[in-house]
Amino acid sequence: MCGALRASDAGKKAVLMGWVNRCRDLGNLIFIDMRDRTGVTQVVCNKELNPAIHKKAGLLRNEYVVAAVGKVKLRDPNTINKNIPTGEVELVAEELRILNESKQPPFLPGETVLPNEEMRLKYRYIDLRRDAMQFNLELRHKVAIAIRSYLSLQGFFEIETPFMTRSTPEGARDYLVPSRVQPGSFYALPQSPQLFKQILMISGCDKYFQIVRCFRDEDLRADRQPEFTQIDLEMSYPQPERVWEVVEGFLTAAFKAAGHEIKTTFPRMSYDEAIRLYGSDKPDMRLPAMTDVREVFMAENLQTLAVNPNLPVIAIRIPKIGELSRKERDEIKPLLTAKGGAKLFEDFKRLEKSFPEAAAKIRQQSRAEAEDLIVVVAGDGKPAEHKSEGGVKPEVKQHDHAVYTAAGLLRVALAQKYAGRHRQFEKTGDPTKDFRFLWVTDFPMFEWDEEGKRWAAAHHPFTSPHERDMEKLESDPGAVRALAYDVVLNGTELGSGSIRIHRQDIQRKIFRSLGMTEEEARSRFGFFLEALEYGTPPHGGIALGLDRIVMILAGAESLREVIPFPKTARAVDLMVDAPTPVSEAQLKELGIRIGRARE
RNA sequence: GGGGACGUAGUUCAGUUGGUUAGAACGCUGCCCUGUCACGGCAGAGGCCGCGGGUUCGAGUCCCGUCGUCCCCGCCA
Repeated sequence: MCGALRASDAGKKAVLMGWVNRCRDLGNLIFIDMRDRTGVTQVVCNKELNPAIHKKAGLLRNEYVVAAVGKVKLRDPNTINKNIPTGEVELVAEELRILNESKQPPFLPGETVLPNEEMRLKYRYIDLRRDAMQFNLELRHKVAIAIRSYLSLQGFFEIETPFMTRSTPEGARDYLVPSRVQPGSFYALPQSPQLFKQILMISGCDKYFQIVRCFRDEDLRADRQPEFTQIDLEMSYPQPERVWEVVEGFLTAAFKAAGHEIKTTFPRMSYDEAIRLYGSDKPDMRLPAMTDVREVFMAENLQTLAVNPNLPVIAIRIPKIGELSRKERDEIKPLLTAKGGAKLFEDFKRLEKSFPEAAAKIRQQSRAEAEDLIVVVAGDGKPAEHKSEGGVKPEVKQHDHAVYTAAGLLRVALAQKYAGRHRQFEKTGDPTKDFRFLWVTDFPMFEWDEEGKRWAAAHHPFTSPHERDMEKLESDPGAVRALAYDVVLNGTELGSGSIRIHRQDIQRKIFRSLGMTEEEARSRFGFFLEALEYGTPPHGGIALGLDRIVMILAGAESLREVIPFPKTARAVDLMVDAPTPVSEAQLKELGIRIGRARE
């Protein structure tokens, strides 16, 4: 292979096949850099030694596919290239064959500047020749293998579940597949194998896992693709801790495969704590927590500042940013996503002038050092609107929540904006600092859906509530905690799981809490409710995003860097040009008529 | 659904206040060159300035629309 030859191979005969990465034609001497996925080797063609070969080498162009046969030669000490692993040797060509020519490619894999993404996606086969992409593909392979073998050794079976399944209107939008045999009926591609894996538990499969594609028809982001890969697993009779242990085990194996020794067990934090301390259910632990500094102000002070005294006052601290200029302080303001009347005091200096004592206490309580940036977020002084929902909705808590999460978003936005200064996001080489894992536990069972004016499942409707909260299901749904947990890494949600409901009566109760009538529940999930009646063992599991894990390991900013054939933000594949309209005949066969195009 | 950035040679970009023939680097073509490795030197080709409309004596530049890519909010049980 092109990356394999070393000084120890000197004198041997070798055959190289690969692409022409670059040619250097010095006249009577031509150097060819040959490339394959393993690396680059220099091939020499000397006119004096072999005029025929030299002549052929002159015909080579970038990205031609060639075979070169010759002797491996140690380079003269002064011509060694320290930049490449094969730099001590070169291949003296005795035979050269052009296996295939290439049109001039729109861009060259060996080039240092990248073309824009549209170009890279359209000519993905050329983009994937780049060593960075080859590295990511290999990384992904290694990580997947490590996880498979770890879980297999732990007694998990990888079991496949259908891609063509049943549409369930809960959750994300489904991708639909029309049925030809049953015109007017549709399969749905799975958003996750959730019900199948639970039924596998009912089937006695005990420990199941699958590295499996999932599909969600929702708007995309840098870290969201319409089809993505989950490491999905489920087991019978576990406590949450048992699931966490398995996840920590395979993540350790995966990170080891990528060259990082991480430490378990991961720290744990309840959802409430995460919101209060980080304003997020996926805290980035590389940055310090926020502090509620409400008490440092006198009631009059809060009034002067037009701040609601009943809401938290949050100090955000970002370390080592240094002094901000006037202009920079102005730039901060738009970063605050106004939520529930959250209000921002970006100018901590001014606060120090008007309320020196309070400011000093804030510094002390948030353990700020001289170079740290402090920003204070508070609730607006205007009396909170009370949109009463029959006394069920916990109004006050909702408003607290809004201030916390607004502060949390600002915290992350500030940290990103000034990442170049505080350098907390840069890799140190120490895995305990570079990879801050966290379990977030005890999620709320329900979320209030403002649009639909109803309670919705925060995780999914098969999640088991805490035993102690069972009686609040009807009286106070907002206070019910679920046996649900997320694994978070550096502020990214890697995976989400729960202990499931295994009793049919409780499952019915949950559907009822979600405002589903008996008939609705039966028509959507009847098969599952029935299965629950035939001796269902307690069970639970989790699913992690493989793409996101590999993305973080690759240090990439987008999932597209670790997916060979990804889609654009509008869910288009630019290489194959999908989706496309289909022929009238195809539609007719499926019994589908396309309505007027959307306005 | 909403907000923002970008779109000029094969590629990455520059293009002043609206003013003559739209530039650079890499790549490409040809010639020269025996130790280069992002080789070097000389010469050359290459443009629907995303698309459509408008303002103007005159538009790459200003305005409106549209298409595409990217980022964010909503959304993603």
